[in-house]
Amino acid sequence: MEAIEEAEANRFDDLGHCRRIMRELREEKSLRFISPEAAESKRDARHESVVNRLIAAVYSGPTIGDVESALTLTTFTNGDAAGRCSSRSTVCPPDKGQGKMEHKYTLRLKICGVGLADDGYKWRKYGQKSIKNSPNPRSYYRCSNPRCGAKKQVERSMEDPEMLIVTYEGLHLHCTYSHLLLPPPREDSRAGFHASKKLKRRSMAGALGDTTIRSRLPSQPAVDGTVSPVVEEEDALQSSEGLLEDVVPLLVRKPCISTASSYDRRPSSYSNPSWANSSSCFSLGILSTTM
DNA sequence: CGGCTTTGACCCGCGC
DNA sequence: GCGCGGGTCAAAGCCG
Repeated sequence: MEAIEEAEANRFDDLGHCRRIMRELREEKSLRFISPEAAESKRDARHESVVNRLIAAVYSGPTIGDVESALTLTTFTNGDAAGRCSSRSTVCPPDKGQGKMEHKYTLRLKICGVGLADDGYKWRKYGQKSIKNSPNPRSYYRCSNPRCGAKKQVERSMEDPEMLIVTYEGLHLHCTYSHLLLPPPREDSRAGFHASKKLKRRSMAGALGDTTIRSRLPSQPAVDGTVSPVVEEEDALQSSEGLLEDVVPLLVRKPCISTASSYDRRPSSYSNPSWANSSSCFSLGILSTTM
């Protein structure tokens, strides 16, 4: 009961926080357009901070309008995978005039250490395809929920093998599987079970990074020997998110792990090394857009 | 036995 | 019409 009230309180806090940041961002004219290259090169603290705040704001906000407006403010590039995604979306409008809105967006994720991020959902791989002019295959995932049409594609960037290009398509019609499947934070044994299972499967994952397989590893030092606090963020999100947050995966919702986060009070049962030092690993957020 | 990944085959849209 | 390439299907196999 208290957890629910706390989650609701966080939600309203997030809304206000989101709106404040969006106001600030409207004044941040230099961020009206961020190309992938530019974003990657923008290592200076100011832009990184603002971008991270934007993304954090997007996924804390409780309204789809907030999300969409944030996306509108952020994007829109012609970079490699993002460009492909965008151009395809332009050429092939979703649902052929049914008026149904499709959400499709591309993320570029820097692989950190041993793994990648989980986005809070459970994905099932249904295909892998080698792409022309690309040494890396593209993997196709579908949400494990049979009533959910969300899909994602994962491929490595040609320019930077450590960069993953993840294209999400469609909306989740349910809460994250983190809500449904993961054990309560204190039940470390089950978390360990999942982790060992994932680790086992990870060995089969092949060269392509698999965000599901490589996620939710047990507490494990990152490359720099630190343990990422990311899971605390995820736990926190599990308690506060709903359908609106499903628009965008968790990894984008909270890409920037701040030790000053309001979620810090949440207990942590496991650690996700993939987001260690995430502000540097998550080199660029949203590249594509809603349609 | 159920759920998952793998992988070759198939389908379909697009450009020539 | 044809070929190419991307996306999806589905059978087979693996694993707990």
